[in-house]
Amino acid sequence: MVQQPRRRPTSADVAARAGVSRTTVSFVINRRAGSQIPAETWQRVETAARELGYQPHGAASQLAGGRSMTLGLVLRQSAEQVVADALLAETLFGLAAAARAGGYRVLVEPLAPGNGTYAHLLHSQRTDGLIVSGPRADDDELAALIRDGFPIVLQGSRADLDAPSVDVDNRAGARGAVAFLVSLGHRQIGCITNAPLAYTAATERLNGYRDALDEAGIAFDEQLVVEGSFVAASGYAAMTALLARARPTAVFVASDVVAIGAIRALREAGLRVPTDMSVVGFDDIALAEHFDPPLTTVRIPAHSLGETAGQLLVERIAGRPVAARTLLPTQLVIRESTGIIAPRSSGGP
Amino acid sequence: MVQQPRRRPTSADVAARAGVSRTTVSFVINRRAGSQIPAETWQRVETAARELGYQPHGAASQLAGGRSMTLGLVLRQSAEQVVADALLAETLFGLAAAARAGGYRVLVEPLAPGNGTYAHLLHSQRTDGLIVSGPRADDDELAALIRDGFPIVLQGSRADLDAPSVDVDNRAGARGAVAFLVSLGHRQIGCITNAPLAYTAATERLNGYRDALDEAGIAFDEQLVVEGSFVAASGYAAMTALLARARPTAVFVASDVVAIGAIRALREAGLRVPTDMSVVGFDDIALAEHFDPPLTTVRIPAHSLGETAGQLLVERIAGRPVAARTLLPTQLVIRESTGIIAPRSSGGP
DNA sequence: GCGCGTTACTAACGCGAGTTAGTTTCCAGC
DNA sequence: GCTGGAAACTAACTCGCGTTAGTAACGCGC
Repeated sequence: MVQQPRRRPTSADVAARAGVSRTTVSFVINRRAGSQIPAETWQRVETAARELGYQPHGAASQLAGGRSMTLGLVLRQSAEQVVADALLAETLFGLAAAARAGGYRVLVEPLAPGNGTYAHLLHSQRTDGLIVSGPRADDDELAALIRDGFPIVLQGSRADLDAPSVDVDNRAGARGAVAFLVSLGHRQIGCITNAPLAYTAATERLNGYRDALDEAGIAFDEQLVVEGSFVAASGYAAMTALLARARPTAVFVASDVVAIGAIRALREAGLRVPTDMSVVGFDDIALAEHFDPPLTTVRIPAHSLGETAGQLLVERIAGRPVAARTLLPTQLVIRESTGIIAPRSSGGP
Repeated sequence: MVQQPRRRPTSADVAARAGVSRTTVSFVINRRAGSQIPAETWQRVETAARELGYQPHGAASQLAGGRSMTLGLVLRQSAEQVVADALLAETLFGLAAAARAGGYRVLVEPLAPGNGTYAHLLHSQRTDGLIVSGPRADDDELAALIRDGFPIVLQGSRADLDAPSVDVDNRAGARGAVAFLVSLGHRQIGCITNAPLAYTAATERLNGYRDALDEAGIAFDEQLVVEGSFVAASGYAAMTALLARARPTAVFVASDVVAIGAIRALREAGLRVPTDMSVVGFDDIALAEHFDPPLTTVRIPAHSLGETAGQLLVERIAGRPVAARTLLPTQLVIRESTGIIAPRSSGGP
């Protein structure tokens, strides 16, 4: 007896085995509401499907039904950012969770700026909608897609585009962190950004820093601000530059990774944290807690960032209205890299 | 003049505009070799396609052609591991790069153990093949899929399965790290694993540790080995436990993240690195370089790990033979957490 | 016995592209 | 002028499923 090359069972096979038509099978498989199928027939179909190990053919149902049940995640981060972005994986998991809850899958398209297009994902119907992470200001492709009405959710911000966006409340988070430093008695507070200011998140965090200074009646001093750029090495350089031109008693570093580089520079300069200098980071990466000293930082809800983006996109695809802008709250986590202001040996008046 | 609701252009539209049949369009679009189409006709078709902004419908071509041009990445890591796995994003990018080079896309399916199935990705033809990251020993679904001949590449190891696998050469990497400690004069060398020994990577790294001891003629001492488990906190606990029962002069910690927790424990115990204790990590995460002290560790080629897995899967899908097992070399990165053995005040004979 | 409404289905079309098995045209050769 | 054959196409079938329009069977009232 020759072993038949086992073909994938199709809905026709299920129909034949259950003694019904394909239509009936389709109704049962898709749990079509309002269809009049007696429980007995329903059972027969389900049994047949199970026995044959039937799985609907994805492409076929998409072709017939019109929906791919796939979300696209477009990552516009550069390779450098990805390596530094310790929370990306967690965000991805949050997105995947939301997608699964809505019956969707996630297609990931890493696409460093200037390195290819992604409109085809939508045009070819391979995805029903996109989440664009880290949209850059010069992304015309994105603007065009949104204009054409494709379902897109931005993770990050671009106020000029008419698409729902999700982001962490960077400004409030930064403000809280700096306000905390103020509450410890610091008045000379430096700031090292997490990225070049072309990145909106960097600008927002810097704005939060300024907000807190304003509230405390401290004048903003440009000399105290230095740009970092994703990686620890940039924090090292930034802190070195900062120390060369000013002597703050505390620094707000808008990224834990950058902060760790900055602390290294402090260490090498013979300054101790927090005795000589308080440092607050941002992100609360997994290692912040175990660093020496354990880092006071602003926790980002990475998982729910991805999850929320996914939920919004699913709603948007379903045609339901969604909030134009969602800001997720951060949380200040106080550890040991911050302390009350130390008395300086080089004394006062 | 009423604006027509712009329908996606189909290959029929392109054919009409170019004055040819759909077949001809298909041949041109897919660059079918051996087809007899004069350059002039070819041009006409390409122009028409461009003018209409034609993009083949993914599902339709899959249905007709039989291939989804999509690779599935199944992540079996638990949420805890993901947060700790600083290199996951980089690996994903490597995979995506390989996929794109072969004309594929990447679908990500995060699936903590015991939390759902993934066979449907293959059965429903949504993906042409899978990369399973972190396969567990009790994964029967995986075994069944491989038995049924689906194209699968393992990232990690399970020798009992007949599927090509890619992994970092954990054993050699660990061996090199420990040999380096030996070369510094250490003979009492502890080991903290990166994960429970059910994980093959953990076992392999432990084996490498033993290899190095064997080669140096140092007896293996069970008391010097403690299990870590992905996160820094486990390293803290492990080191605390280790110090309670032995006094090594160096420790090989099979994960940077775990090592950082371990170093914290050392700090709290009043031991200095590397003066009182040398520490070698594993992975070379981005922060290892900026830690205090900068961590001597074993660098993992995360990007090429993903890339190689992708390449193998593409080859496998194409039906070409691939190596059963690919081991990627690691590299020892010597920084400042290791040093020559210190003279102990509690001296010998 | 007929009309009418349910109930429980099914036949058949269409989604958009790949592909096979032709068909037509044109020319060379005799 | 007819045959043979290559060149340049095309008609039509196929993939597997969703869905609409339609039908058959049955019950029920009159």
